[in-house]
Amino acid sequence: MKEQTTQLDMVKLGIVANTCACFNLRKASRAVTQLYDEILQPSGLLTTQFTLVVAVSIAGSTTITRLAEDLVMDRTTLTRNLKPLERQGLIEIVPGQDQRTRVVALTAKGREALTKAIPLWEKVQASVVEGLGQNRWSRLLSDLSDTVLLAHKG
Amino acid sequence: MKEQTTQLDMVKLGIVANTCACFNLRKASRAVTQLYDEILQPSGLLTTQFTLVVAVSIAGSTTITRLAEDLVMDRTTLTRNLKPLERQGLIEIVPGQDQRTRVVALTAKGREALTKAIPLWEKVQASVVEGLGQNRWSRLLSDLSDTVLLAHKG
DNA sequence: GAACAATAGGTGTATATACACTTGAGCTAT
DNA sequence: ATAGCTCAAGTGTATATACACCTATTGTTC
Repeated sequence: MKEQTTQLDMVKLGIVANTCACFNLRKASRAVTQLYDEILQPSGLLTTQFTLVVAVSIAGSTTITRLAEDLVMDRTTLTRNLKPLERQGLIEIVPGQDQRTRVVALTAKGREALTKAIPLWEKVQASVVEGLGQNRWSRLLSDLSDTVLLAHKG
Repeated sequence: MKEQTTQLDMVKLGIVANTCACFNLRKASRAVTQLYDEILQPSGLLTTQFTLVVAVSIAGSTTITRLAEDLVMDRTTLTRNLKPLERQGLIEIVPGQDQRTRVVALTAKGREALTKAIPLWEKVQASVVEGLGQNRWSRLLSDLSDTVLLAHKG
């Protein structure tokens, strides 16, 4: 009986490692990001940058704060993440009518990069969907979406 | 017909944003990490650090490279992530028998921090499991696990 | 046993992420 | 009109992540 507490801890630790939502999501993110980055490499865009350009493209002209909310990303993180894209000339950031805001928009060069990257994205995305199977993949997407809602509200 | 390509692109962009495995996994990771960090805060550990301490604890004494493989994490990332834990005295890193290796192990202080953090983890983890429902949560875990295998091999 | 390959690890650099704090512009109530 | 509040954004700092490159130790081959 004297080893009871230690044993209990070890059981719990195994449960943590095997079931922790944060750990397992981050692990999957790492693995998938590496795969996507590898395939997107010829486009010159990292996957995070690719998805940012896509988000800017869809939003049209939008402010930092609104874009950050769309992306479930801290506003200051977005500010930092936009910097490399601005430096490469893929997006431009100009003051908005409300002088407090700054408006982000895609440039012609950004549109070009996107055109080059999309077929690569389709390839790697298809490989993941095929690997899991369409049904399971759709289910995973929907589960992830609900997880975001759950975590983001409380 | 002259707007055809532009329209096609916009459709595709919506598909990318709504279905990209990398984007949606990272988004969920951000949301969940923020939630877990918030609840774990009284422990003094970030969730990433908590899971690292758990991994070291389970592995017993292990090398950097082996631990990195377990975590599906770049070896150099792990080296960097261990630094704050070593500085706080939660782990210790000593040379192994093979002089090329360095062996990572939990300290008494690390065990203490873990003991304080585990009940907090159980609370936030339970809220996620309850929110999604046990069945859906188990399914999501298994889908994530297969996604890691899929992405990590090719 | 010496030359070479393989292995374990660290550093330099760059990006991703977020919290605390600050600045400056717009809004509101009196 | 102005004092005070709110809102948008940036900076300082710290951690998380990974690639390219380097160093040192171990193993292998002749």
